[in-house]
Amino acid sequence: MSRYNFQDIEKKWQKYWEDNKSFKTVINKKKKKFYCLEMFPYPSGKIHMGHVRNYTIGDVLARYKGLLGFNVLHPMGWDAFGMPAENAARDNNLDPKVWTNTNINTMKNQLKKLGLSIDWDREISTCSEEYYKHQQTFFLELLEKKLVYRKENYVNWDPVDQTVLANEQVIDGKGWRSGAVVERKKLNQWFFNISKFSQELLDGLDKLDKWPNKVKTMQKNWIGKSFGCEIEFKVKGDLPVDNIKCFTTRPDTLFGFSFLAVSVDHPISNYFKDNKEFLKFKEECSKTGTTEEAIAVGDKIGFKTNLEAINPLDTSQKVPVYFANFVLMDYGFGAVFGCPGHDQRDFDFAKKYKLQIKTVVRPYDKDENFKVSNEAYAGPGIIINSKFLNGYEAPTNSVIETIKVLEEKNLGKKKINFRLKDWGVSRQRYWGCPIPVAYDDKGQVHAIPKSMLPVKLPEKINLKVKGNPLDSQKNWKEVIIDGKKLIRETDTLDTFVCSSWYYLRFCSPNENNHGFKKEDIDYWMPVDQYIGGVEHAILHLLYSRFFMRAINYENNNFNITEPFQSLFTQGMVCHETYKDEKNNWLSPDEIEKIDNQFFVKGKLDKPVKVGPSESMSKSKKNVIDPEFIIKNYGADSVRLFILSDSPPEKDVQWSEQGMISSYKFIQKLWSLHKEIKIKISNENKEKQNNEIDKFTNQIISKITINLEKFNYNVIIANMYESYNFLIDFIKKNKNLNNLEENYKKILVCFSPVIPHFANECLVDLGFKENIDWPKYDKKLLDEEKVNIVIQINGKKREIIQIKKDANEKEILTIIKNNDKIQNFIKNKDVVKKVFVPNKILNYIIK
RNA sequence: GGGGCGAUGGCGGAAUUGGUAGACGCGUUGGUCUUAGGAACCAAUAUGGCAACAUGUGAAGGUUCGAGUCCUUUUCGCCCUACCA
Repeated sequence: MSRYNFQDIEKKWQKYWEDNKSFKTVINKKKKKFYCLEMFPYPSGKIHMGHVRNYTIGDVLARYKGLLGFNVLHPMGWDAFGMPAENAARDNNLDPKVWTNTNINTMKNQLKKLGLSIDWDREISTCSEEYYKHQQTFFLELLEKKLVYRKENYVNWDPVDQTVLANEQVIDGKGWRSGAVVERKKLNQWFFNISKFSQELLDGLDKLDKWPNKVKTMQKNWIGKSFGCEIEFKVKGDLPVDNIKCFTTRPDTLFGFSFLAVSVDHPISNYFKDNKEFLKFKEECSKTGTTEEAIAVGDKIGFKTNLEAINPLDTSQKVPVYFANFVLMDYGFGAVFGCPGHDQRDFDFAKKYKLQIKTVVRPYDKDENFKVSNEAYAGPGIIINSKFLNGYEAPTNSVIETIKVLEEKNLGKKKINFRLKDWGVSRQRYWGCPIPVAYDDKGQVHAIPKSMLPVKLPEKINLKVKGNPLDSQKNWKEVIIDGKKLIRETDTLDTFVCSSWYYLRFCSPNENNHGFKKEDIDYWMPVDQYIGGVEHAILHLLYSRFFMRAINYENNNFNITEPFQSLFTQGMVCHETYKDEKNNWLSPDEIEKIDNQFFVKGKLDKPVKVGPSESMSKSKKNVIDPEFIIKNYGADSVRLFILSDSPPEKDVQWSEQGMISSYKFIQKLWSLHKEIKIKISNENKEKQNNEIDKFTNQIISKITINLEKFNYNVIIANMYESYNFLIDFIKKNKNLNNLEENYKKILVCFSPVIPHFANECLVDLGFKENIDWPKYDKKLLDEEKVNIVIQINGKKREIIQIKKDANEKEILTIIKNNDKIQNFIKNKDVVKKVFVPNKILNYIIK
């Protein structure tokens, strides 16, 4: 029998889809739309297994929705600006544009080989002028709306990448890409006023009921709303400072006040610019770093000033003012009031500097003599030792009451504080979207007129200069606007700006005058299903949510605020890791397994250390190249395998064995197909066997439900079940007249996962009509006969088969003749019988 | 420190949401056929036991006729986040 030739067949179908533009979509108001979007890739060179998994999941959904009759928008594009291109170009004397476009071509071909149902006519690339000119327009619009502004600010400076990073891009004090320890630098930067929408972005989360809670929680924490009040502490001492403002969530512990601490970057530090001791202290603080360990073990250290702060609720109390390493300038006002009794950090600090520790809250189970001793008490309780606050429940009523009193006396006011900071978007790099502004000799900002957009990146430039290559482009920098000579902004936009609106562009990819057309957005948006990695839980997803609000702000472009209605975050693809004796990483094809032992390939004297399975990464060499796999096993086999072993939201372990078995399954399906075809073509069809009707109905129902629930691994099991049933069925039966229609329905169910194979088989059977997703009949799902479990005291003892909806009496008649059950109940008192129709009959005996 | 998720055979994982635990695949074992097989096919496969049967979803308790599923306590593992005032 001829083997299934996946090379030819997959090529044939891919060509067919391309030639016929099978996945081209246009607005059709008679049909319900479905916008299926996977996070677009960065064109790094080749696709990796993570892409294969991501896009297979999306493709299964897109194809399924298409078969259901939806008008499916399933586009693909390229997140094409960014540093890897610039670095690669610099190191190899290339043009970043050429490098990027070469990669795009390679990866596009690879994606096509996966058989994805993409509308390639909508392909976009963020580094193209057609894309970024609209982005520049948005920037200017936001500038007009005052949602973009420029300020001098401390920034996170990545010394390796020579650029500024957003707060979100600093992980453990290191650059998210380079891993270099981030430095602090003061620079003029452009900011998006994302914090203006803090509350809205928080509230919006509640409506996203089809987002994973995990992601919503992460965003919630990132936005970090806290309720409290700001208090102005009067200060006295040798400096011209009258007061210091603090934010606190626990004003109710004010009577436990024993010091005031400010950040080393607090404005009052200006008075210590020449103080050597202070500078030494500041240096010390920066050394402590922000790594996990440093924070956990990190000592609380302080630098005492000669200032004294006065307790607003008890003006007779004066406490020292310190600079302290644990106070951050960019949260609240960069100053905290210390209450050692009820805050662990303050407690540690007070111990170290021998400051007073007052107890002002007692736990419910302790009396008024309760004293904080070994650690701070931060739990709930009753206020004590606090004059008018005594007896209030803390931290609920007590906080409200304190704020009321402070407001009455004009000493403070209620405040809601957010942790979310404005989004710094300036990057000192070449390969990004130019910021469309220029400056006059006084440093005033001038928007580039819209008629002069896009501000194009200069070509053929020297990337080897230190710092931003655009800075050294004299000709490019100079621009004349309204007869005035101005100097262009040389910073480019963070690439996260590009990905904040690409989903809108997909709706109108060829619209020349605007980023998108209202008509298109009204039809296609929001994205019905967004699929991607959880690593974008905060950055990209929060920025996109902000961007929708920003372009709607003040001129309601459309009434959609949330871009992604439903979000699915898929797990990573993992593989075992290998190291040789010298601890060098080895790739899977450099090793060989003999009798359960691993060796360097061809070298039995060189054992290999097998490490844990980790997500595939080039640095650990535990990667499998999708191109190689597709070439050897075919796209359908890879799609099948990548879905089969784990639920899509969890990590999956790559296994050569599993890959091979998926390949074999396709081969087995092919020989099954050949056999079925022979049976079908046999002319002497007589009878009907409704066993297959029932099975088909059941499996359609299972696969449909599992598709809806993203249980894609179970769908693969359902496919195996179908195979097992059919192979068994055709062995037992000869010429049936209902085999063909049932088999075709099953093939349609297979088609989202293995589209080339399923289409080939359907056409092989002469299928010409439009393919629709098969319907199932709920009534047919119920068997005429059901299994009833007979339990004795809740334990399964026997299973009997009986017609559906049989009543208790009918079952008892059968049991009467069942020796096993009779043995159990004879000579026993049957205390009770629990009967659940079509399920169980439980005897409770004594 | 804070938050979240999870724990089911040798392994990956199913389980209609309180009603036959272990679907499906991998692996393993035995067999058939083959020059051979790392191919194909057939059979077995939670554990103990010849068997009837007993035990069994991290551990302990509880609710219930009945618990992988609900409640309480607890252990372990993973992920995120962090001097956030």
